[in-house]
Amino acid sequence: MILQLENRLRDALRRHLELHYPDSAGLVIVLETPPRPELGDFASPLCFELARRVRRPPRALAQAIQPQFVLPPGIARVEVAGAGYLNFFMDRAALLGDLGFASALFQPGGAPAGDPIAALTPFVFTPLNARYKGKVIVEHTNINPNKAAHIGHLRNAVLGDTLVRLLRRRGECVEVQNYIDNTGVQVADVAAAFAHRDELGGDLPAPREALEHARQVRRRALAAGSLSAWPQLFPRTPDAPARAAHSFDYLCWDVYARISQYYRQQPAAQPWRAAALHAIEAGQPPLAEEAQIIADAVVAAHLATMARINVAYDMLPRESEILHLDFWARAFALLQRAGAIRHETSGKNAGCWVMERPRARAAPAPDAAPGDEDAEAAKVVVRSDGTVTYFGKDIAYQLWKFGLLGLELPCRRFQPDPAAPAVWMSAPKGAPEAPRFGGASQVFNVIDSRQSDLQEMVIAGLRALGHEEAARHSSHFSYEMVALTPRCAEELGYQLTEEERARPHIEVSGRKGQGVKADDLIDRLIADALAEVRQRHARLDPGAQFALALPIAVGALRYFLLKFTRNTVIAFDFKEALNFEGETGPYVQYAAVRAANILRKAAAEPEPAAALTASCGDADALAAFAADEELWPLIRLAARLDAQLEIAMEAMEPAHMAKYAFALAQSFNNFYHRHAVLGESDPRRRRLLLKLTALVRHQLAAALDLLGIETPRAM
RNA sequence: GGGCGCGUAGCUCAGUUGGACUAGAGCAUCGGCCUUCUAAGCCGAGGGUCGCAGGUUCGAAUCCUGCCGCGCCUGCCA
Repeated sequence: MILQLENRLRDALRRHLELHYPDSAGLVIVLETPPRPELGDFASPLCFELARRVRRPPRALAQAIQPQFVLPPGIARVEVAGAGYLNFFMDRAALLGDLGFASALFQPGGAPAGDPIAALTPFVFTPLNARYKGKVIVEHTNINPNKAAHIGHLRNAVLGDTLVRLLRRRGECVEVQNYIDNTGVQVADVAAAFAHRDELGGDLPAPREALEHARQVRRRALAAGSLSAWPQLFPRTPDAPARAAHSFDYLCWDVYARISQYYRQQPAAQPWRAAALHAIEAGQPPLAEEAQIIADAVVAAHLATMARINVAYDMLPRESEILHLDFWARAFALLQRAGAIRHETSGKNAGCWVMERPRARAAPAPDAAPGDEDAEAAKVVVRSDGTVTYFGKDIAYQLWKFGLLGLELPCRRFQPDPAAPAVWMSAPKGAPEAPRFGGASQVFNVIDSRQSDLQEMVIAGLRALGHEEAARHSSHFSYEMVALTPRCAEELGYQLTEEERARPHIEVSGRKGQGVKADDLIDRLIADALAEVRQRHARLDPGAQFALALPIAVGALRYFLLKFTRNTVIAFDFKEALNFEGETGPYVQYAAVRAANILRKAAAEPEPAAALTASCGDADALAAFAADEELWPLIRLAARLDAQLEIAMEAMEPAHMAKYAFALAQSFNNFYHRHAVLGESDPRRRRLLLKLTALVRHQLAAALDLLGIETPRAM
């Protein structure tokens, strides 16, 4: 709503400048929100920039423009302020009219017996235009399928999922992919650990049985369609919401830490890894089969974890298919033919295929050892033993995402949890009904900033192959890692040195089994939320209490991960992550619930029908309402959702949307304490206050939905 | 050594892409507000040389240069 108005205003300003100031060509017209409401609804500092070009004082320019400017529809007046600002005031009554303030609170037929919120007259907003021509692929999560997900993976998944939601809201056609590295070292290590379980020591919990359990899990997952007969894989009950702590991914967490430690202590065992990798690549039984069992079972666990926090995927491309269906072979041929890679015959990388870095780096350090120059200058694509690196596979994958490989990725259903929707997973032989994946015109890779070097190289690879267009439409959606505060690390039992204790954060190590497991954190959040719900809703049955606690826990978690801007390292701390007060998800949810409560109460009044399904206001009532300076900032902020979405997309920063949701909740809470909506004696004003409450509830719920957060029915 | 990022209130962070008096939130601290549409809330107070030094500009937390401190990357791991 506001976005269209802003665009009209920008166009009008641009036309004015073109007409009167030829020197203004190319000037970007910035619109901002003035610091105080009495200064108007939009401010443009364009006269400051214009002043430089035409060499006249900014204020004089503003005063010259002000009387001549032809106001676009929706803008009531323009004023000159400060040293040369142009401040614009909306036609408030017109905005209220466009927002539907004159229409009835409830649709004809009135509030039903069920949820009255569903019977509210909907607000109609202009749909936003997609920016990209074709399909947009977002790749996120991408967890090694060899152990349970941890807090860092949650940041990735929540950021990626929120990006998807923002894109979809703007009308983009989005395909969500979660890449599964099922043939890498990490899976090989766990497979090797199971194979050598006797040497590893006896206190690992029943690996033999666990592997058998995993085998069952996998069989079920792959046999989608006949699932209902099976017990649920990861049972959840109101009082024990936790996924069983002995689930397979948790076991693998310990197994992986164990074998990593064993490798450090017994270097003689290192060949296990190479043997496992080789067996997986060659498809040799039994290790190759066991590795796939492990990987698929852990993927099933990851999907279950992510489903808990409202994260879902369209498809899971597996590395095994990238390799076995000749994706890599095709990419390698293309790279060779284009001369993008070369075979090293000497130096550090002798025997490898390498790719040159896009820009020649500065001369190596004077103290650098001979050969370091090569390391700086080139990246290995194929090792001297002929195996392809992660980097090489990534190039192949990226080419396929853009449809530049000329190969299709066959898929079949994968559905470990009958309650969750099926997801497509790549397979050697696909199902005929599988949709065609890949072939996007825009790609976002959600990967933490530690991999920016690699991502730059992948994009350079596209360029080297002549795919300039694809390179320009490849985005590394980068973010900083999640680390632990030293205090939190010690709380989890890590021994820290004095030096480490003074650090801002401690990086976690999966190999050492460090880190906060995602499900543990979610369980703690649910337990805390449940305690709060019990205090307030003691008479509800446990199932209903859980139904309230779950979205609150998820809201707290997702908001916590989204409120930091992407390039801020999150130093994780339980105290902050488990907080439900202040700038948190539950704060925003609480405001939305309060608004809904007012509306429910209004619907339940003895004689609502006539009043609540009647028109909310004539022109006079609307004008009087619009002139209320105390209400206007809330109305304006609530109407701004689409403009805020655009700001968030412009900066590719989901945190901006989170901040907006919080600001709106804050503004509404303030309103809530100042105005007793249901106690308003003037019936016309009361109806409009109810309408405003409905608008705010709608926008809060919409903003939360963009963040992947549900609005609970009560709090 | 090089690349990327960060340094803003006691703590954790925003700061609309160079602008408006008085640099904003949350947490923590202190003081008020529940017979009222739920206090997971509201109102108020204290607390800042925006790392340091120069520069550009009518105007700088924001841009440039140089320092200082911190993190990540710089693997024939992924």
